[in-house]
Amino acid sequence: MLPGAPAPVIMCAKPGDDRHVKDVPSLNQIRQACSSCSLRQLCLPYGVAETDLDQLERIVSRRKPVPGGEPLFRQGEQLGALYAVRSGSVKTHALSRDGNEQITGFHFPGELVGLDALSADVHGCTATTLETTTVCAIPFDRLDELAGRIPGLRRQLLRLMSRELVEDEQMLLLVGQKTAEQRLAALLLSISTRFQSRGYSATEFNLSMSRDDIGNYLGLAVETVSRLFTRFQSDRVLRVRRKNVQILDLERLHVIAGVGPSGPSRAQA
Amino acid sequence: MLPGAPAPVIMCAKPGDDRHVKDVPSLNQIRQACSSCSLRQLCLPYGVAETDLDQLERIVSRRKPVPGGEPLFRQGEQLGALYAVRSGSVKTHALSRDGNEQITGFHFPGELVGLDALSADVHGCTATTLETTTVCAIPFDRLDELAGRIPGLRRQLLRLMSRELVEDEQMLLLVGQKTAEQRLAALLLSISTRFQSRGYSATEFNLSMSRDDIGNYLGLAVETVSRLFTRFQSDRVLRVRRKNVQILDLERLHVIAGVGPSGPSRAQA
DNA sequence: CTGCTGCATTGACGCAGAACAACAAGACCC
DNA sequence: GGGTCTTGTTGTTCTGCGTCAATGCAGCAG
Repeated sequence: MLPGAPAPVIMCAKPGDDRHVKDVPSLNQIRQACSSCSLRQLCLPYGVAETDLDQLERIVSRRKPVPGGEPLFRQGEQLGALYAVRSGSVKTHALSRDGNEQITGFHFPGELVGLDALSADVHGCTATTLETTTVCAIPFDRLDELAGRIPGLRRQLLRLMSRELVEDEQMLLLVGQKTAEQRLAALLLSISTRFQSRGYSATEFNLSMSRDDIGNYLGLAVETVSRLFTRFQSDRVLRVRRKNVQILDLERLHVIAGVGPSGPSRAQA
Repeated sequence: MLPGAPAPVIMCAKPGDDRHVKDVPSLNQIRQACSSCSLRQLCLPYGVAETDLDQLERIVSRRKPVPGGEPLFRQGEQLGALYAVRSGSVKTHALSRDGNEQITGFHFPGELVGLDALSADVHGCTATTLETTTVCAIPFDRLDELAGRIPGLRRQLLRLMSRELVEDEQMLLLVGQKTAEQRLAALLLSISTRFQSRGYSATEFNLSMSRDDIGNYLGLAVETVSRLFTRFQSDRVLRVRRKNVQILDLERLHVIAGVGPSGPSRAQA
């Protein structure tokens, strides 16, 4: 996932990364210090008063790194905890009754996974790591209780859920009425922006998901995705080598995503 | 979006357009008795203890009926209140920067509208009545404060948001990988189910939204929607006359929506 | 090295559904 | 009554993208 890292090495969790703790209380659950986490402005702690932060820290536990391809939780399981991605990346995907699978999102450090389980206390999707990933687990019942006492935390939880709503709605627009070209451009821009806000390069990164995943997420066939990468490359918008992507012309990518190649007034897919 | 956008400015309220917004408070804002509302199991009161209900009632106000085609709030406006539909129906729709409009949902009695504004304190979509509609307004800051004190209310608010997440994700599946036929069947079934749970007929109803709205929502051209209605009718699955729809073969509609006419293992759009 | 396996790319072809266009049916107004 | 506007239906044409199929290529085991 990191620029230039061909092997899915553990993504540097920058400061606050204390992988070498000796006094391990438990092997796979380590008390987390949100107050010193580099992701705190993106994650749950944002908006929580300094003085309340230790209460949150007390219920959050960091899990040991999970290898790629493993589930954090499965569709249908009882809701136990929400997960905050610390490093690496996660896809969430749901199987419908007729056997179709749909990827509902890709999740990067600082993002919360599992929010759709709050409606029925059962996970509505499976969360699978796309590479070696570390997460923080936040037991929901304790979070809920805490949200009653800490207004900032309650507000932030609602904000994160609402943000996911907005994102899903943008995806609906994308999948409902944009061309394949526009969809892929929009995805790349979304990833680029999210990486940038986490301190990584906006113009070069490794895609942790497969072409299959991308196609499924965007409602396209794998072959179409592949062809688009090729086209973008020959148009000098991207440089693509396997999972590694360099954005050569960010401006043009924006134009493609927003207006499309067929003129500004086309209003359909 | 960036360059050639013909100034798709966020619409602002026309002067004199807010007659039902201000006006005499006593006339258009009536204290609501959630405890006796027939929609309480669907709406915010669900899960709130009998004894706490009066606190909720104190902040909820019922507005006088809004004629069809009028906005409850507009994209870009500051978040003031959430709205619970009491009767009638509402569509929410968002204008993207490049001028595309996407309907993000249809909302029936008991459903909450405006939740996507919690992420940025600004409405991310416009809510427009599809017919004469009455709503309850719930000032968000007071609701938030109340949610801190009443665990059941907090839980229900989260549940409603999460439910909308799940719905959006199902829509993604629908729009991303189902045929036009499957999409329309799924929409009709969704409406049917929702009507039923509100005590109306599951097999005969009037669609309050136009064919245009349906097409936009499902990611289809109007013409396709129209043709599908015709086809369903000649297949004796529906009887359609303008807005009025009778479901003649609910079973078959389920089959169409779930598996599709082209065999059980097709996995495409 | 060789073969195997899983992903990615490329080509050829066909079809679902979009675009274009004309028309029908209400609804509303003068 | 007869215009005009809006909304829905139907016919025809055209195309973006899905499907099928073959090939390329990296990683891994033996």
